[in-house]
Amino acid sequence: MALEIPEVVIDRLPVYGRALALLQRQGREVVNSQELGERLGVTPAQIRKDLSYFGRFGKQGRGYNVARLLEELNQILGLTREWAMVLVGVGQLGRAIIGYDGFAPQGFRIIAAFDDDPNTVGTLVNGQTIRSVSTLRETLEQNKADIGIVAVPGASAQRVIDNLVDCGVKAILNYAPIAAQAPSHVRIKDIDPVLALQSMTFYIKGED
Amino acid sequence: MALEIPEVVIDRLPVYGRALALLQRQGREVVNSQELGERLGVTPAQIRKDLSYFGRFGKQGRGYNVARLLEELNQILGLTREWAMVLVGVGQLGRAIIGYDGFAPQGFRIIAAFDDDPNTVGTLVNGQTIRSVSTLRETLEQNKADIGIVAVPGASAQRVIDNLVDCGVKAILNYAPIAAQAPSHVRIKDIDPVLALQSMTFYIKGED
DNA sequence: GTATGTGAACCACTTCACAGCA
DNA sequence: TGCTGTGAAGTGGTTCACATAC
Repeated sequence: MALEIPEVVIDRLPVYGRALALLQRQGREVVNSQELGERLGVTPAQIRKDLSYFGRFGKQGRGYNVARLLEELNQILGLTREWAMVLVGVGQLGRAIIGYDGFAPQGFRIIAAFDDDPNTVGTLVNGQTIRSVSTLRETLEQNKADIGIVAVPGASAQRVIDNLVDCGVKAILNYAPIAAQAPSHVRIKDIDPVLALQSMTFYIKGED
Repeated sequence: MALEIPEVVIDRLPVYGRALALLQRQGREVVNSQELGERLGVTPAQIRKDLSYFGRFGKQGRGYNVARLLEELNQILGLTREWAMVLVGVGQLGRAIIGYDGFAPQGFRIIAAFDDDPNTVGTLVNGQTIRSVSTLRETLEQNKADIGIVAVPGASAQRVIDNLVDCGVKAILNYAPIAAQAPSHVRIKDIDPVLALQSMTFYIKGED
């Protein structure tokens, strides 16, 4: 049953999970695809179809048990364990990433941070002692990391990514403004606010 | 010709533009869809098809003039002018956004920044005097902003977004971890690194 | 000869609509 | 009765393949 699930579906599951977690905090026990869809701007059929790839989690005439469905989604996505991440690049962006308090509650932990600026290496940032990039390999040999976060300038990003891949990370979150390449066994997601802005301008440029 | 262009196509144009800008800096004058595709991990046919929505920019047997195509894309996307942005939320993330040096070179300028913490209001961050959120309306009446950037906690994000929409912004870049809603005449893009991580774990959870 | 531009074919995702179950 | 789960239908996007232009 596993390997024909569209990637868009996988991308939506965390969105569902986030909404369910909110409902749970609000004390809701049951939700139907209609209401969940309204909250997320997604059609109810979409939600039901997406979930049907993985099992039957609802009850006809009633809807979904919030806690149960959330638990199932966490299981499906692999969110029941901790994930170890390393950060490369401790400039202003990197510092914000280290300080971001949204990772830890979801089980994503930054276990080490690297930079190549001698003035930064050795300093303490939010409880992390910054290491030299040249020690990346040995550090990761001692403590495996699942995910690499790249927050270096575009010009050095691909090199850093290759390096991380070599050191065995299985996924990369890339903040550098390049279309990064990675071998197919390594997942990669680019986050670039400028690209987001540059596509929105197409739609708003004619207005007022 | 305009209104049947798929949104995915619009989302890819800035990616093409970014690659072309790099080629231009490297002194390249011509590129074909084959090479551009390899650099971006996109099929050549995809690129040609995407561009064909807007005109014929290439020369058979030769390829595309880098400078010309870049100029055309900038025109199409509305990137030949400056865009005024306001930031709401000057916590750690907001500070990183103010300090980010990737916006200005692309014509995106933060003209004002707001927070509701009395200890933050009035302080100077990267040359920006932080204003009270309560002055959002009057500030935007004096200086129109095209785009709002939201970097507040999830719990207040939708309220801030509604506020920005009321004040006439035409697009919103939302960093808060919610599925934000906006009226259809306002473009909105969510940026959430946690969602990106949570979908990648699906693929890497079975490994090693 | 070489690479674009583009209908046509293909494929993937979304939505429909309803049978089936609570 | 109400809402899920799901084949089938529909829609939208991608890739093919070749006529066309340089």
